[in-house]
Amino acid sequence: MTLLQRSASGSAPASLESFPLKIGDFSGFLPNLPATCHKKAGEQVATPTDEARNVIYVTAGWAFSYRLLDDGRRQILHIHLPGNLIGLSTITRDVAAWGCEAITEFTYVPLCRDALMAQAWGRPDLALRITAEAVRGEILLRERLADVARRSARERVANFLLELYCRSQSIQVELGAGTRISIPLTQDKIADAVGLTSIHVSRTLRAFKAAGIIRYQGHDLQIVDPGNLKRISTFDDQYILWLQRPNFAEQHSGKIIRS
Amino acid sequence: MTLLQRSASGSAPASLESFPLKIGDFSGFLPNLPATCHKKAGEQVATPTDEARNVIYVTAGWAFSYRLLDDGRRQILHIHLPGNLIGLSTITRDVAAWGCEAITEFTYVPLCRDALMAQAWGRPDLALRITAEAVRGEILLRERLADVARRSARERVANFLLELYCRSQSIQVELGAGTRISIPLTQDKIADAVGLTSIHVSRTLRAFKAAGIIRYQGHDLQIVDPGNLKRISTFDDQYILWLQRPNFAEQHSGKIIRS
DNA sequence: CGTAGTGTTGATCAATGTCAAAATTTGTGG
DNA sequence: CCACAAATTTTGACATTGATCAACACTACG
Repeated sequence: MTLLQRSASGSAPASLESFPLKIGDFSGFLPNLPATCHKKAGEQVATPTDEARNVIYVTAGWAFSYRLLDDGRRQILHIHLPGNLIGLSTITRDVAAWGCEAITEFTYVPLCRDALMAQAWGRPDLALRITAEAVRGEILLRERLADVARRSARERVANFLLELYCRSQSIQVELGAGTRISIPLTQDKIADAVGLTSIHVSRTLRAFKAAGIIRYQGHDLQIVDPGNLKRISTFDDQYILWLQRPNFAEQHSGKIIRS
Repeated sequence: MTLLQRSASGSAPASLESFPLKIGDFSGFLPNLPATCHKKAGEQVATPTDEARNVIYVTAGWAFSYRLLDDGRRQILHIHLPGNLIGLSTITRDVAAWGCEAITEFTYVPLCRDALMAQAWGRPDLALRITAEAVRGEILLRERLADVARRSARERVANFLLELYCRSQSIQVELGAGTRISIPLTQDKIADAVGLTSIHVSRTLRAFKAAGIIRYQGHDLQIVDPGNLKRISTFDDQYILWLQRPNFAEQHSGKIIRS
């Protein structure tokens, strides 16, 4: 796999072929995975009080990272799916007191930050891959911010469901076929992600169900009327596409890196 | 300046001294600044419809980047100050339709994305610096998200003022002394940044003024009672510190990069 | 001066939060 | 497989925050 080639002298590769800027999968960089760790659903992967933090590479299961406010309020910042990198912010000094909790049975590889940085130092491909992942985090946050700050509860919930739906589709993990996925989140957590009360989330989902837009039993989400849900959410098609296939190689056709 | 040395063979530098992971200042990487561009207050630096985008290095003045929603609503994503890098998200395929507008007289260096990437390819120091800047963007967004999603109007506005105050302090730009800075933002823009109505921002600021917490005439903000403002905002001291001096070198004392 | 942009004020309204209790689901040990 | 406990979801009544609308005041700048 060309990704693993060490660029000999620090010069840019001849073409993009040798550096597809695909985000969301670092397994190519971790040929011999270090010891995998494991948490049960609900356990903390990292707590807001942790001093030293590792960067975490998700190999299986879901987790979320959150920011705790003084008064106990919680804001969920990211939902992490397999292939994601958690805690890149520790590369610099990280200020926010944030934590990470397993949503499902959760498997991951903790990567020592210093070692990761040392590796990246000698491997521009890895360095840029990390940057791409950091940027991806920012794009997701940007959308969430616009969502929470400027959209109604209906729109937010619709958006959130679609986002998760699309993201989980793009990842090599068993999630059921068709328009049906398992969303192992309590409404409480959905609320903390979109900035609402769990009570209001309940009402909103209920309304969607009543309108025949979704079916949502247990943690099984079925999007019955995707068109309608998209209309409600005012979801950007481009964005959907990107969420489903975050591989930039095709789009830029060789323009990302060129000497 | 050691930062400019090309790491000879892709190996990590011996100590942090040769790689202070200081964010927010790229001038060291741009010894011979390419042509500087210039916009007047209110002009667009980038529009949501732009196809090809440059990464923008801010040399003087303020700007903000925003996300426009379908229905005309606007969410301000970042306030950019001198030393910041705008548009890193274009490193990957950028999906969101966002734009950037000059707040004041605004001077910047447009950096061709491909060229920047090509440079970073051969220079791990630059690559990591870019990553640090991307991460910094994420941290700011994270705080804003928690703010908008979970805090009251009072808290948000207080937070916003303090954040800008701290950020502008850390930057080499003339902003007046003491607890007085110039915030060249209309209340309209403050509103779009913190997810409120300009009317409500007006009321909130008015209340702060009435309580003797701030003075705010024209665009001149004077924090009369910082303690009180901090109490209202529930601002994290760590975060304040970080905003004022985002230089990570000291904190990590040589631990960031080590082979 | 006059005009456009910005800020202020008050009245009213709608969306969402809060509280409390009941209904339902999930998980667990026997 | 059951019974029970705990967690989650749902419902209704009510409170509150911040939005909306509309008018007016102020400011800045040509």
